[in-house]
Amino acid sequence: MLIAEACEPAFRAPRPATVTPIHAIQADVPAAHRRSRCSTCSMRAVCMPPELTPEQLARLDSVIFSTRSVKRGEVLYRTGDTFQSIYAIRAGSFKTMVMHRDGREHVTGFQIAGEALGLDGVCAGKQNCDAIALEDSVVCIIPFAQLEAICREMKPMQHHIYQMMSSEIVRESSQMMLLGTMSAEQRVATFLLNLSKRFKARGFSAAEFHLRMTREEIGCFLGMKLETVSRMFSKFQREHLVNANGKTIRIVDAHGLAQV
Amino acid sequence: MLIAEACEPAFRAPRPATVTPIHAIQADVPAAHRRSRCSTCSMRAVCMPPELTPEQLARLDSVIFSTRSVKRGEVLYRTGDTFQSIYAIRAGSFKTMVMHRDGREHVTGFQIAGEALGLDGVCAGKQNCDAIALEDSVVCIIPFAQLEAICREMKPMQHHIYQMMSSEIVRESSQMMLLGTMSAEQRVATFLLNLSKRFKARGFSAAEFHLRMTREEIGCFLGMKLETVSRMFSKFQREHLVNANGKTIRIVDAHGLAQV
DNA sequence: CGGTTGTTTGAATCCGTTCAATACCTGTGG
DNA sequence: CCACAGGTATTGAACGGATTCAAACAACCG
Repeated sequence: MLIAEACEPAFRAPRPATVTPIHAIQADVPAAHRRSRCSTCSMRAVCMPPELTPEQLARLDSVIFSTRSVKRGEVLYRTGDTFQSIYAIRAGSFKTMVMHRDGREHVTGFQIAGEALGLDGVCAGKQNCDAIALEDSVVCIIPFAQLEAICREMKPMQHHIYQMMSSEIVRESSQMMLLGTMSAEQRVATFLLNLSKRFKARGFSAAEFHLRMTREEIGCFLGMKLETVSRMFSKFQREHLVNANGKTIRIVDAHGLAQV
Repeated sequence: MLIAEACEPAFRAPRPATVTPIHAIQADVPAAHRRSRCSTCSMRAVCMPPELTPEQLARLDSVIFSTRSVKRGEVLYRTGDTFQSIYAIRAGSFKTMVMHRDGREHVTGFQIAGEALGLDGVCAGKQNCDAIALEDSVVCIIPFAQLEAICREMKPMQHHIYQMMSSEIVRESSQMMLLGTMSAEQRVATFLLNLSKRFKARGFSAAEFHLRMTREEIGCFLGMKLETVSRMFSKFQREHLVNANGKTIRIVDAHGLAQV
């Protein structure tokens, strides 16, 4: 379950027919390492190259066979943990954060169902950030060494992984541009529109959604204080661009928001 | 000629004995597509996995055989160009920049000899930024489709490319942290120390070096105005941390600089 | 239901920007 | 070789957007 998110053209799969609600996934099986199958996963179209044969899918199933549940607030992995696997979010959402030696924290991204986690661990052989669940979530565990072996056999899969990593580079470039050049107002607008687009791509409403993160986490992602985030929400409300009460967001005027 | 830069542990090769000055490289051969060899490249230790056999190196030479000269200020590739190759900088240096639709520009990175360019193009099949030479430079041209084929054959090479891409993700994470949480003073200090480290790793002085970019480009990379960059240089000068006159930088007190 | 955590809003402050003036290089042509 | 031009760098003063501090309020959870 892998996805090339930031990078639209790579995201060539049609949206999934239905997204299985988290509680419907093997709810009565114990927490970790439950059986799963790519070949029957409802999210496959979101995160696998479309041109795989049934045999290739079976080969994938032989490697990606376990999942893990992570409760809200729990850590999936921590900076410094030995890198062995990457993760695909099957349900729920996460934040990734890095910490400077002086204790300063920064949120490097929010990931939702269908997106990947842990790609930054390949480089040093250990995780480079903390991944924390924003709500009760389920991830597929993909042992990286075995994924590499598969990529040597299957050209489409190989290319897909390169695309995923490249997409992450592109996503971060955009975020750097946001942090480096935009006003607080523009950052918050961009953030909301980006979330909206990602929800839409997964078959959810682009106009109304629920934020799983706090104002503080948003601020930490956008390089501003939580009070400023709050003020911007209020401002957008006054200008009839967004309807924000608490964590429920309704985008009233997406076009206007884009032109902020 | 490929390197995993941001990510120290992957950077396991010893530093190259000597770095060939740019003018010594085939200076009398016409500008583009000159013969080159990884197997004899003085920078190989910096950018290739160390465990390659002579046969594997020969295989590489069959794919990475052309170089290109880019004069100062010239464009190596532009946003939207069809992606076919990645590039390894053999001599010189570059900046990469992205542009927002409203015309706002942001420098996403500076790359020096031994570092890679173009990894962000894999995702969409076209370049995602402009790469512009900061001085007269030479790059190795690495056709990506053929590199992928090699990676399916050679496990160390495959892993090395994954590491390179992962390193770029990690580098950008650090830059996001810088842009999101640091004061102007800290950003400039971090920038100088990072450059210093990279020069050192290539066998140049860590204490004294020449900036190839303007204050404006530095500012655009660090998310501040050129005047602020200049003020910070002056400040460090007053505090006897750095000696900056024009583009020549001498780091006087690296430890002090790190604690800013 | 009470306590905790998260959110909103206001007022004062501060860091970095903006605007402006001056000085400094670097390369080019007379 | 020198003078000159254009880009580059430095520095000051005023301004403004975001932060800080503070207080009140809302939402959530055990």
